Amino acid sequence: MGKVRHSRFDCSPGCSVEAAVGLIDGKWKSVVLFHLLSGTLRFNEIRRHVHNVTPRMLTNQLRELEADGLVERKVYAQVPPKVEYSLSPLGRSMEPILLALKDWGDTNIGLYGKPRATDPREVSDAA
Amino acid sequence: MGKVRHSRFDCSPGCSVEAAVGLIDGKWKSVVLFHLLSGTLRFNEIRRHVHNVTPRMLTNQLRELEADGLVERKVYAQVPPKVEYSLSPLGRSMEPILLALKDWGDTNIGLYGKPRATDPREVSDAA
DNA sequence: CGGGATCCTCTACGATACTG
DNA sequence: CAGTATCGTAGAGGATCCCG
Repeated sequence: MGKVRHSRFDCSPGCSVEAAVGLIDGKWKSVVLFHLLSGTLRFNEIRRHVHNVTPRMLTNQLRELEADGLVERKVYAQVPPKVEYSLSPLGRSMEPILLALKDWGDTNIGLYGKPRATDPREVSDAA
Repeated sequence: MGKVRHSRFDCSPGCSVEAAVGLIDGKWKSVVLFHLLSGTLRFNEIRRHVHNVTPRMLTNQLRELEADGLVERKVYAQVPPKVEYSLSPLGRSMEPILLALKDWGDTNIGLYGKPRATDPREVSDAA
């Protein structure tokens, strides 16, 4: 999301919605969070799960998730390095959202393709 | 979200999640959808609800929502113009997601502030 | 293994002005 | 009222190389 850090909290009820979305609107964030629902993962494990994400971006997204308090990062002082990522309680609290998203996606996309097939140029002159 | 149009559907289970997020990741989309949950709204009504959105952006977001099949646009051939926006059945099917988002936001942000100071430029004009 | 540093591109977002 | 047209910007996202 370029500018999509939904960070304005001066709006009406939609505010909460925007704020919540703002935490998962990174290109890979939702997927990362979703995979972390299953348990702790190491950096390269996430990489393999997500597919096509570059190290830089994954680090970036993980750092933001960490800064948002959704993900916890545990570094083992070893060599070779070992870093584990897991959901914080706050991150775990997003499970309903993640599941709702997956549920919707499974129903509306997995079955018959993505919705973005409609024609924008549609004028209803009824009534 | 610069590049956050999550449009790749070639990933594993996270795929559905990403796809669903991709439909609401526009800066104003989630808020617009949320407000449309309450019923049909006219262009400037949405503008007033959302606050701070420019006509251009609102049009843009509405057009994408329409193209994604989430929102329906009804134009009345009158003068002055009258255009009504409402949720399509598909859009309505996102209600659980929207509510989950709002619920999370209300709980985790409304109470004790946002989890992270995302935006440097705070509320300057609304004060 | 798990990143950091650099450089670059692209486009979502925004300000402003105008119109049928 | 409900947009459209232009122009400009930031910064999210990406490619590549390197490091402890």
